[in-house]
Amino acid sequence: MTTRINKGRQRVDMVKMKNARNLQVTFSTRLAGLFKKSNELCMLFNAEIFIVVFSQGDKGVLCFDHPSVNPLAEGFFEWNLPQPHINVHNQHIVARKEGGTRDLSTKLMSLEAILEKEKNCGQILIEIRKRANSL
Amino acid sequence: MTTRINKGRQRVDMVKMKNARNLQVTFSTRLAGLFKKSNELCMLFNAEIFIVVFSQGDKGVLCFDHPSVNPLAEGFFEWNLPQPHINVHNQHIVARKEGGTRDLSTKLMSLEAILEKEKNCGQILIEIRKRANSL
DNA sequence: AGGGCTATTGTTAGCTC
DNA sequence: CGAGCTAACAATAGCCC
Repeated sequence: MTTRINKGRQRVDMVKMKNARNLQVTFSTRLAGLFKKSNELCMLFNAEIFIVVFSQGDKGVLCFDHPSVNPLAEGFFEWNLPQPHINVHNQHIVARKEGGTRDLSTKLMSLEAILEKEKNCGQILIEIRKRANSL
Repeated sequence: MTTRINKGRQRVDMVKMKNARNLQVTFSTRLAGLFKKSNELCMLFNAEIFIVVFSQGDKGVLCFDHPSVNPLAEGFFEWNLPQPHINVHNQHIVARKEGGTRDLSTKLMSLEAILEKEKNCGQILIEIRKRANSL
């Protein structure tokens, strides 16, 4: 085929900021890549990884955690919530904790219930990424 | 030079376990790569990432955290580890033993199906992964 | 264990629909 | 915006010293 439609990744002068949409897409992609790598580490080396990502702009707490460290994660959030000196993060955490009961659909609620039951399985990795709407 | 000494990365049949040394080296390398990518995410997108890694066998907790999340991390470890031993800079904190069940429930299959359907929900993205080996 | 090397694999930025 | 595609590009497994 002679004419190629999609030219693929082009050379890029690294400093220049892309447009907002590309930035968001890239962020999501790279974060997915991070989680993928974490997952690989868990699987290949039997590690346990707990990741919290605070994205910018009030919305979007992204959490990756191995089932066996879920108690750690829960304790982490519980510990952090009442602390006054981390207000900037509290809203993220609150948003995350209340997300299942306020903003998300009923389908998601049932889904979370299922996930909650399966959390102690020990054999699965669950990765939940809540999208930031406009970031 | 005709004969090449270092053949570079060879094709590898993915299942085969390398020797212990290679495994350890690879783990360190990949973990460093994970932290590198996390750092890149922090820099490029102004995110805040907090990672806890429990490596296998009681030794080695490796922690990566963005500076702005440092209070969270410190508090987390104080909360999580009553033992006073955060001696090294972030690294090597005694890991806690987490037994956990290991059998894979058959409900996982239906769960996966549900998750698969929910993937296109648009509000949330969920990924589930099973462990490769029997842990 | 610690570097260096290299090829193969994996990631991802930008594009197009 | 999501999804797919593609090429630049980065990660890394295996080997050697």
